[in-house]
Amino acid sequence: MTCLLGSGIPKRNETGNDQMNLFAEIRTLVIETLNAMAAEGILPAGLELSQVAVEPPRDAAHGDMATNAAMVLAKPAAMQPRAIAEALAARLIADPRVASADVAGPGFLNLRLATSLWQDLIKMALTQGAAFGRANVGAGRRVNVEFVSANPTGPMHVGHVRGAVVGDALARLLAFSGWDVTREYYINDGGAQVDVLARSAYERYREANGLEPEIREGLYPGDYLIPVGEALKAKYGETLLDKDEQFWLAEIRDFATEMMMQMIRDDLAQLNVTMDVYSSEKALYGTGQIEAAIQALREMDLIYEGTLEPPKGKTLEDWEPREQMLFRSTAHGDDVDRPVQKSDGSWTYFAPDIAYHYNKVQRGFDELIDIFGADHGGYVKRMKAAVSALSNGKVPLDIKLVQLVKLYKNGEPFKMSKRAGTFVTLRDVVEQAGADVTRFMMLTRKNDVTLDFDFAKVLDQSKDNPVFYVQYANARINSVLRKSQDAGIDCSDAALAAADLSHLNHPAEIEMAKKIAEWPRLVEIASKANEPHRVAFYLYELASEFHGLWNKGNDDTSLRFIQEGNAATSAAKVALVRATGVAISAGLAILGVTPVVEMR
RNA sequence: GCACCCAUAGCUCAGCUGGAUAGAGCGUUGCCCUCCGAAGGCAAAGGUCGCACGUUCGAAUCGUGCUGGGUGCACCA
Repeated sequence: MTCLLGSGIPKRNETGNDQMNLFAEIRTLVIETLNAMAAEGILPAGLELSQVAVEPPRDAAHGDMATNAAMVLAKPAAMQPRAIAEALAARLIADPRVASADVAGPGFLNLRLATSLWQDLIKMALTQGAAFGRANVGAGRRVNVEFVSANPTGPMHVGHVRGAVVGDALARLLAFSGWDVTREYYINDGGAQVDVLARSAYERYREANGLEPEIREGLYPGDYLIPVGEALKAKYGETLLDKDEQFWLAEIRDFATEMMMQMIRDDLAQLNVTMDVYSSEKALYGTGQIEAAIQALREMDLIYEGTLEPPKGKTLEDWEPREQMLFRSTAHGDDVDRPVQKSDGSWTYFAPDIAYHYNKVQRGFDELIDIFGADHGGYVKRMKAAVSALSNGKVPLDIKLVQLVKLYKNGEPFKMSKRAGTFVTLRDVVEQAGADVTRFMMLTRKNDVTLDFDFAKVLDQSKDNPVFYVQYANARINSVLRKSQDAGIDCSDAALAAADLSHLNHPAEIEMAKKIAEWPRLVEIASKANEPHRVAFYLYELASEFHGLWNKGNDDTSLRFIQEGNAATSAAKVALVRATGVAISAGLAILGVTPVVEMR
């Protein structure tokens, strides 16, 4: 724990209450019914029911939900699937929640639910508000999400943005799903690159003192180090000017690293990303932590002195066999064993990484997640091997690889200047597109697929732009709420939840309610897969459903939300609108995007 | 040579961890809207899910082997 620079902010979730997930509820009904049938001897006892699923059918014409129970159980029960399905259907129909149960195809059981169920769901959304959809898959267990972890040698650039957003949104998703989440940043301040930073900063320090800086090849030429030089001058005056490197390297390294980290923290704040813990690589050295981690592996007979084979097919001209300390990662699924110590006896970069993950295991996390750039895909197996070994296979490590972002402007590639020191920074992106737009766009693709980001298109106010489309839906919702308020309808959630929702009976309205009903299920699925992008896609679908309902009001005035002279009907319809808004707000909160109340 | 990621409509991408006739947006085509709840709407066409086997009631999804693209492959972090 000594490597922690910051302190963790405890994030407890007030979980425990069962959320209304209609799919889970109906599945429970199906399971209970199957058990009852077994008790009566209709089905054999002791059937494995874990494969029984209740899911939305692909085609809405098939009903609201479908279960595969009959097909899954046919073989173990040694019965015809249709016979099971029919017997199950006859019993399910007795439940007031089930309006119809039809056997279809090879043995699917299609269920249509009572309209009142969807109406109740609207009520539930209004009652739960921001907590609507909150799940308990984490059950209070602790998960550590490590992301960004950019080298502290400069400002964050566009390549870091996606990882930052994915990591933060994933953290929010998991917290919403009942996990106790720690967001963590690993500062790579232990390697040669921070020495380069120090030398670069030293030149800027000389510059601040009126001397000509010598930005030699290999140093960081960026302007962002000029303020560091000035700060060094303010602190040290001219006292370091004529000194050899050995007198100032360590001091300036620490000083510059701290300033860089301050800059990175500011950059992250621009994106609405806040870390709970910053861990330092350097703090692992000289504290025995690396040695302890290696020792732990050694005691499992996973450390040995050996010589690696040269990689085949790859021509390495300067290859020479070297004996060094190796980690037997192949014992835990890796392809080759990995060096932890160089031939001169110093640690490789991998050694502190092992120690750092050992540290996370020791801090008692139930699960670890790392967000890496796709170019680090080669480290996945060895990292998993280390965690597997050091936790006795008890702590799973999930590593998400985040692919590149390609920048465009009006369809033209937005060239990054290769000239050292000038690149598109995170700040550039946020200043042009805004944090909300940037965050949403970064989640419109699965993490392992490259993403196109067009500075012009992301600000476009049209249906083509998913950010706008979702925000526009939310703005329309708020517009309806304002107008109904003006029309004398009480729009508080409590009042709307108390409305007589039996007025909601048009198929288009029920469809809207069904889409809202998917939200709790989606949260569950997305959090189990550690995939926050699913939330963005759901929001698009939800917005699409809402816009469709709105548009139907153009032709069919009975579908307009505010019905003049009919307060009861209006209240029911506005309740549906507000419930949609509840789901949109909950989803946007997970993405870390501020809902827009009004378009202009 | 090896490992990992990707491959789905003309284009950009989803696809519920194995479900029924594989979806959306753009683009294309055809209608509608200019009495504002139209910063548009409705509808249609468009697919050997890279290929081939396999697993089983059932595969875009899981396994194996290929093909094509990307990334990475000892003492660099």
